[in-house]
Amino acid sequence: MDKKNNKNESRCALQEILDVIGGKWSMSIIYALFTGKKRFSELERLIPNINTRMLVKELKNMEANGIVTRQVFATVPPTVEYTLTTKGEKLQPSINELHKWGLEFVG
Amino acid sequence: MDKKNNKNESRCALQEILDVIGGKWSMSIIYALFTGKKRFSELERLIPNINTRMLVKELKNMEANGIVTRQVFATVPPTVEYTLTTKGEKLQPSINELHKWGLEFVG
DNA sequence: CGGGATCCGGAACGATACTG
DNA sequence: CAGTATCGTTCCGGATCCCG
Repeated sequence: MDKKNNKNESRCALQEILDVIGGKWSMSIIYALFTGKKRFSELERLIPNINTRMLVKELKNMEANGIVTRQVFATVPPTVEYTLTTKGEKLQPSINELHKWGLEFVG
Repeated sequence: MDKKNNKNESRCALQEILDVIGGKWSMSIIYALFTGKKRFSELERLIPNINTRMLVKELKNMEANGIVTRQVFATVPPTVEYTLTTKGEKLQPSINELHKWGLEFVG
């Protein structure tokens, strides 16, 4: 049932790294969460051109990978907040390096 | 004709970063090339489970993105060597960081 | 507000067979 | 040796509508 964990045990960590940052919107979401917890609609606003389904999908994937925490508040209307876990926060050096590389070579 | 450069000008560097490292085999190839120039067949041996078509495709993509240099020697049988460009080499810090993250959190 | 359900086109990926 | 060509499949991502 857990589609994330039984991918292929012969694969090294590279494949899970890709599963975390390889999605089209993954890095944008992580990047947005570096500045602190965000509501679903905030993320939707912060990330141009993403659509609802994709945001949901990525967030679920990240939750399954232990990158984000989902916190639901039983308010009306409902409130949901997403926060990076420690594991997620520790992606910051990697993403900063990639970002620096991008600035230098892509513009 | 150059399908790589006219992707979408409104996109930021993230998308090209993904184009470079987001492929299933991209990081494996770059990683292999960190230790120096490699022939096509060497890469094929060094990277388990990759198939010819994928290796060709990724290498072409990387060449188009200025990550690797392709050098052909008119020998019989033919010899082709792939080397990281400066742009490609400068991915090392990023990939090392990702690798460290993987070791800590994935195993 | 925060999603779920469904449909769809195209890209990514894989396995072979063939070639200069 | 270093690819090309072809085919088949799976999966990703986008659009849209709906629901509590």
